[in-house]
Amino acid sequence: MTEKATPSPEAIMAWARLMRVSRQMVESAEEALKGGGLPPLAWYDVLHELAEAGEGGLRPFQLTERTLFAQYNISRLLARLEADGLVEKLPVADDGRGQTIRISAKGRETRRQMWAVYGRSIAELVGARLSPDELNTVSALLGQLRHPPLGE
Amino acid sequence: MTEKATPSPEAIMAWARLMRVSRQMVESAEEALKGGGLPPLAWYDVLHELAEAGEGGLRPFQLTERTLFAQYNISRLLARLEADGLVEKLPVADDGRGQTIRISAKGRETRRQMWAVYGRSIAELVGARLSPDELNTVSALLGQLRHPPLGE
DNA sequence: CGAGTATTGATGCAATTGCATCTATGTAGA
DNA sequence: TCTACATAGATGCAATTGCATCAATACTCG
Repeated sequence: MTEKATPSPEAIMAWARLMRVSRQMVESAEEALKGGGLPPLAWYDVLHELAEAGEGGLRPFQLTERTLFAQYNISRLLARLEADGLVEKLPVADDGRGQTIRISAKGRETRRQMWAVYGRSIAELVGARLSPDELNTVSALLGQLRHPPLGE
Repeated sequence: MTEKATPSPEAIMAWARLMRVSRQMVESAEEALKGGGLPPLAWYDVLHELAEAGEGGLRPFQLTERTLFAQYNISRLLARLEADGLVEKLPVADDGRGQTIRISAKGRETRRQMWAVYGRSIAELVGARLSPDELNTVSALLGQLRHPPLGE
């Protein structure tokens, strides 16, 4: 048993920074988008995945896996995206239960507009504050923290 | 103008990791607390600040500053904490508008129980995955990302 | 003092989230 | 085939959040 019930001061500090900084950054980015009259970050995440998926689209459950959103959140988010004409829901040939979600032209355009603002936020909040080397270090270390649930 | 509208690949990667990892960790910790029949993380944050403040307590607006919660969220969170008997609201002598929030004995006890679970999560999610040196590096680098809004 | 403004905290209402559950279709095995 | 179970996605309802605004008290300056 290497498990420790009480975290080290170093762990607590790193955790605290992670919590605080991530919340601040999300807030800043969200604020920037809102300021530009654009949809919230969550929409970007989904549009991004769908844009990468291309014409084939993605099934909702695939979006659930890739984005960390709960199933019911994806379900409702897609409903909103569809209502806004940013995505299309297509029936799926070999599975009567499912559907395939494909991003529309308007969806791509919205994503592009969002990226103009979101990307700038990333550049300012992160890119301008750490050197490329430091950024790589952060990425590598944070990478070691992935995949918490279910065994190593 | 050193401002860049488009973030570097390194910045994008670091951002993506930060977003993903922080969400996962919050989710894990939240799940652990729920599993233990304990209140959500937000309660801990407030109880923690109040416990550190001691008998003097804190004004709600001070909690707003320290926790990154919006003013109306603090207002409602405190109402719930009070309803659960975890904090007390005291009138403030020299400012008729305000109140002082003080943690109760029950509040301290709840905080302690939460820490048993929360601390274990931190130890497992962060402490067990990076060395003390690495943790310090993460803290230092994340520290450079603080305080995004309003001027350097 | 008195008017105008700022600050503290609360709240009505709409939107979103979480939870539990439901419907419908698919799959496996007797 | 028929039954039991698994998976995909939607949804009713309660709790929480965000937004805008409000009431009450404090402060500032003429």
